[in-house]
Amino acid sequence: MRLVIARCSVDYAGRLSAHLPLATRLLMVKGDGSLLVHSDGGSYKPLNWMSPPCTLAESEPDEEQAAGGITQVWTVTHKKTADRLIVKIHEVLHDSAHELGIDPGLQKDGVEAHLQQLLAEQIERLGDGYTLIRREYMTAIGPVDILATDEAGASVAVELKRRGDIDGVEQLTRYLELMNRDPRLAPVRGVFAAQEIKPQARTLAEDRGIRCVVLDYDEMRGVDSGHARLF
Amino acid sequence: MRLVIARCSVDYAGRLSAHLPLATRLLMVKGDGSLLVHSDGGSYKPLNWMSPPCTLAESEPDEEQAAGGITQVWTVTHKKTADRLIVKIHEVLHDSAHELGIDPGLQKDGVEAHLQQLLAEQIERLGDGYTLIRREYMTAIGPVDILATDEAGASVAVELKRRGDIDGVEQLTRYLELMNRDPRLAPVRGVFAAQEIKPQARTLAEDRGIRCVVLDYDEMRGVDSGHARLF
DNA sequence: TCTTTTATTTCGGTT
DNA sequence: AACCGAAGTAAAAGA
Repeated sequence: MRLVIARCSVDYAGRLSAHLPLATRLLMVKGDGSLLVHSDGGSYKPLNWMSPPCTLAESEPDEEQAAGGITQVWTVTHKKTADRLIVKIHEVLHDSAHELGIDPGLQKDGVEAHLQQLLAEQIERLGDGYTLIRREYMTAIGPVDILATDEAGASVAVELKRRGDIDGVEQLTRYLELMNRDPRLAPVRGVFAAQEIKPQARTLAEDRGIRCVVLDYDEMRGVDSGHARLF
Repeated sequence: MRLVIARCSVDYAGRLSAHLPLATRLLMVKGDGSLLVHSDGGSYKPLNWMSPPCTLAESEPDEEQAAGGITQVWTVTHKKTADRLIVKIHEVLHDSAHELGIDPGLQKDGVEAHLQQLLAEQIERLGDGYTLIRREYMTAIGPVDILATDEAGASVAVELKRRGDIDGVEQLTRYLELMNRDPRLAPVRGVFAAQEIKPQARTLAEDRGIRCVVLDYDEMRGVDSGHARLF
């Protein structure tokens, strides 16, 4: 990511045409070549931008532009549409580049993690007499989301998903196979818990003796009183 | 505007619906205290953000957090909704501040401006014998979008909108009232022209003797051949 | 086929 | 009237 603070004017031609008069702004060039033009206020939305896939070309100003105080011209062209963003730079006040790497940023992880936290707090949703042993119980092939015991004290491994798909059942199956080889744990039964369970996944799970539990996320959130609510 | 590149994780307090795992990101602190968290890819939309009005507080990590590698904690609190964004910073790779000043803002030469231009060129869409007098005809309370004369030579004030709402009818009514006091112009009739006119607006307009005209933007564009098209 | 993302959207709610 | 952000949207893109 490259960050440039510059006095510039910007023109956009595409779905509509728009113009930004000369002012000092932040130009954010992302790794994929996309460009965001931000001011020091307003909303999270840039003043103007070009979405990927696009290419940025830097060029020298022509004589007329140079006479007008323009020191460089950026032309950002969209690869599929004819959209174009033209940045006329008068003065560069800051210019730095940074390696950020790819972002794991998934909102899904948030919901899944929250579901895990909620189910750990409300483990009785799996059945009366259930007790939480541990979240993220580590095995040789990865962490089991939740390990619990049922009313008889037998181990139960819980695989948690937002959307219960076949992949999740396979994953849980692998954990169960491994854990059932450990005499300190065996016998371990499986519970496949999700907000929504696909019919194919349910069929496969039940065929393997894995119980399916559909979780009501909103209801679980409503019950949750572990910490002060903001709303 | 302050720009920080940091390895950080981000959480909403209360609802974990948006958790961002540890990664290197751009933290953009705008002059109004609002915060934008950007990754090096994706859309123009930040991964997460807090809109103004809000305040940013920097604090030291507690012992547990420090043991986990957190060097500082930013808490961004919304002033009205109690929304909270918590940024746990592990490592700061860049930190710079810049004075940008206020931005003059985006000039959209979008649909409304284009509609005005097109209607000026195709003024006969209002009726046979219509003649354009002037675009942006200035009055004491602001410019009338289009001033024309009808087949009988009487003045017609046109208010142009993309979406014809009640506000637009009120605006035109004020113009008409003012212009009809001017003996050089009076009598002036009104035309409310828009791509789409809401029923309430139409009712109000017709009740006041203002004619409503729905414009077909695409059709008008098709006729237009004044300059090269992008699509 | 189905799921996720974007839109320089469109809309309503709020200064 | 302007601004902002969500979206019983919608359409395109991606997997």
